[in-house]
Amino acid sequence: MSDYQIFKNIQKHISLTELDKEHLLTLLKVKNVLKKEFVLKQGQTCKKIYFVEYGSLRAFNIDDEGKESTLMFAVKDWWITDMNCFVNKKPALLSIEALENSKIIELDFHLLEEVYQKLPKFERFFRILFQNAYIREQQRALYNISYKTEERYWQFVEKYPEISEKVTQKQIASYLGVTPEFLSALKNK
Amino acid sequence: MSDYQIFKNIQKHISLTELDKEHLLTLLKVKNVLKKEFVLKQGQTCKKIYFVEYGSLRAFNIDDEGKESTLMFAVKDWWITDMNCFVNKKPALLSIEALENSKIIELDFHLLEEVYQKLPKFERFFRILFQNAYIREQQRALYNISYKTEERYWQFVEKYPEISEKVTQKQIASYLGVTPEFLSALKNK
DNA sequence: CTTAAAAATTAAGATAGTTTAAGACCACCT
DNA sequence: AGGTGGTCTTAAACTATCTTAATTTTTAAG
Repeated sequence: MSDYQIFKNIQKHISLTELDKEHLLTLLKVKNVLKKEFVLKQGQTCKKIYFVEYGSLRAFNIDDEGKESTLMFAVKDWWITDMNCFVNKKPALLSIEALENSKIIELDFHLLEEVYQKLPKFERFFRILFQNAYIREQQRALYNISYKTEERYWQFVEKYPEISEKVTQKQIASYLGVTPEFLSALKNK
Repeated sequence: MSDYQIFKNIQKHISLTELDKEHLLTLLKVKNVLKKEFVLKQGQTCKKIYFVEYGSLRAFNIDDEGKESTLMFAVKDWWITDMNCFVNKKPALLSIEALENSKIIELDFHLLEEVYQKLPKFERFFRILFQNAYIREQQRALYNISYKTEERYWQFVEKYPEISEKVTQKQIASYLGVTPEFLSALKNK
């Protein structure tokens, strides 16, 4: 029951008593989603942040011309949401779909605010979580502007080997911001 | 004395007593830097996070071939550092230089950890700060992979008009990840 | 097992972006 | 006041990436 992955994840940065865990369990919603099922759809308001117990999700945007851009993948032990939507109540730019049958845990925005009040150490936990997320995105921004696609592809494969194996090449292309045709040509030269 | 911009910045998200401010003042280091002066140099260890009281800074990387990439600009009321270096003690990928004579405030990593202990509401402040930084970078990542350079240029000008006026076109080009020649051609068509 | 749909590959012609080089302009130094 | 160096512009030749479209391969559903 309380050997959820999410507790291990939280305890990487703060410690939890059995009481904390019990309290949390009343606030979290565990959900099974099927492959191709949508957890969030572009345009909606996103009231929840998601944690992947097992399986994998993908967050992506589709623009007016139908072009798909993958913003991030989330595998086991990762958090994911459309942050601007979650925090600032903007319509979601992102859709989030399951890449395989997955077990996820939802945490509602208002319940999270409650958690911050009742268990202030969660401010610390999410401070560290967002700090790390910021570091990753800062690095990604630097790589995006300073390296060429070919280098970025190999860096991605090296950095996220499990993801590279799990997702299609088309999805990796849309994460890199190039066409699948171009990525295919890159690889096979 | 205590009408520093940094206090206004902090009070956007948490409230500060006079005592808090006094305590903080003992930990912060106010510094004047001259135009072109370096606040941080690539390769060093970066032990501090910086806040801009007035003036402007630029964080950039120079790769092996000498190509310069601007990761971010910081104007009045902004925080800036090489986060991966600051948090994880990695050698700085970034240099940070003053674009004009500026007044900045330094906060040392270890003192910040102390602040978290003594004034836990600062966990909240930095949680919100990093949360917002993450949102910005997430958006930037999406724009980088989904829009073309021309659109990104005009979005940048629209989103950061003060910065666009203050910095050179060459620096904007290096923020967008294109050559100054190409940006010049884009604008004048 | 079969078949339809999606993914991956290949290739040709178009567009986006780089490189190099030269000249104009402007700020700054002494 | 003149010289120096950085920025901006323009252009030509080159490389990276896109678009389209046809072909093959893989995947998933009945």
